[in-house]
Amino acid sequence: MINRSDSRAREQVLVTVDLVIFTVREDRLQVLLIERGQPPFEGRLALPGGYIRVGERLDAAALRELQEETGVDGSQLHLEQLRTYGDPERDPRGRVITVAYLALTPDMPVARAGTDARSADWRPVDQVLQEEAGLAFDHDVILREALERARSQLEYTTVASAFCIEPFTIADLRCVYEVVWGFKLDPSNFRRKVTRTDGFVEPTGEHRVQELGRPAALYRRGTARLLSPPLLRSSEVAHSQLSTAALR
Amino acid sequence: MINRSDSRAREQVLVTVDLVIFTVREDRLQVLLIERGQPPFEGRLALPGGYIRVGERLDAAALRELQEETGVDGSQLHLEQLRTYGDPERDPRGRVITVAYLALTPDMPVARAGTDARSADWRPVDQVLQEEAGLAFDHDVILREALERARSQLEYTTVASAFCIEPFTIADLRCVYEVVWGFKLDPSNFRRKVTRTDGFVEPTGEHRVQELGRPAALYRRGTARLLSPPLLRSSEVAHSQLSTAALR
DNA sequence: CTTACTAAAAGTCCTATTGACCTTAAGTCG
DNA sequence: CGACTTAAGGTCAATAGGACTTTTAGTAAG
Repeated sequence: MINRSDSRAREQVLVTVDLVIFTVREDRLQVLLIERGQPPFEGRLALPGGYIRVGERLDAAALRELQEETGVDGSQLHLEQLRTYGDPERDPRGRVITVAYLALTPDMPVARAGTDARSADWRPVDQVLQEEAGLAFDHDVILREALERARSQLEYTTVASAFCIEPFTIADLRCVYEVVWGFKLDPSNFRRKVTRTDGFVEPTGEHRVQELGRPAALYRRGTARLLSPPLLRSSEVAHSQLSTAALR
Repeated sequence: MINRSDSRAREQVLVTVDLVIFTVREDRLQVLLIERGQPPFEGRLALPGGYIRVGERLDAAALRELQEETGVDGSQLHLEQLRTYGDPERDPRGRVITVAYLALTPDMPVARAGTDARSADWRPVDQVLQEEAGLAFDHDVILREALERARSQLEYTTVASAFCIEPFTIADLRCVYEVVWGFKLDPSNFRRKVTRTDGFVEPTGEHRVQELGRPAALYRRGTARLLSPPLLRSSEVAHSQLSTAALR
């Protein structure tokens, strides 16, 4: 029941949890990456993550890593399991499989309150994916799949509001969609969709005066989790493409 | 770096792959289950699955188990990773996490060509989920999530055709939707949707004469994988509920 | 041969959604 | 005050889809 030489033997493996933590900063979709301080892939960028500990649940490990890396409070964010990656060659040190999680957080004031000494930093997703030297391990693939999942989630669920700090405006929310999807939406039609979908957002009654234009009504997250009918990407044909367009 | 007593230590775990294999038989959604021949959960029903072997990829392990259990050829089916379950108490023998896969196959002539001696058999999903004595391990939860995933996949993708043996009729395909979703659809509107969606099905030109009614045109699977716009459950309001309705 | 019956296939009608576009409201700045 | 900007709200037409009807093409019974 131990490994080596018998190909039919069970394999003892180490399990890690890796996090794709997205936020919308400076009107771009950004992902939290660390620079690896030791081999393998020393000096390369990687997704934050770590080994699961004895007796620890997967979700708990993901939440722990998230807090170590960002110091966020668990309530304000969206966390879901993405997929498990287990190719034998993905880690040169041996058989390590990783359970990837997708986290969506608002643009936190604390960027990297890492208990961890490793330097964690936000980087624009489109830029990371275009870079010649990719991420460590199979993290490029994970990041790509996370991006696709996030884009898809915005179609069918209300998670986009997880990127917003309450209270927020309809324009704030629209900006999330535009940044994640990589193209502009019609402001008027977007408002209609959001406000007429029960439980997507609820008005606070307050308004926010901004530098330019009419003051915008403020909202908080509603109770609905699913969008039906969905808000499809195919619809809302692009007014103008954003930089992220280069990815697809 | 070994386990016990230090809660911050990494845990060496065993990894299994468990399969939720769905098919549509006798106008019901059925799942392939095995009866466990040894502890733990001896005599209880469980999802087919097994340990990953040294150097084996997750997908390869899933495919291998699938073939051991059903003897299907890999080409005719749909296989996707569902989710990973890793609660520390899920297996009384120790730390074992499982990567669950969802497989959709047509009603195979060979029901259980198991190389494996264990008795595998098709059982109606609704019946299994209603039974007092549940499945072994956390397989009830996995089965429930697999069912929800399958239902959702039918909305957004063309995988329903993976349940059909080519060539098939529009009614065959509609039957898949009705059985998986648990309610009747309007035959006319369903045909319109399927035939007007590019790449969902393509006509063979042949017809199948049946006992009753006008002969039906035959189709094979199209090249499209995604349905846009989707075919939502919320729409197509139920004509009459089927037995599966009890689940929701 | 004719009629009844069934299911397939095709068409009609109406409503809801939504993309494109326009108008008005409410603030700032010069 | 007028120019400008964004929010908010409305109109219009195209489309998708639910409910329903009609026609087609087969089988089985009389």
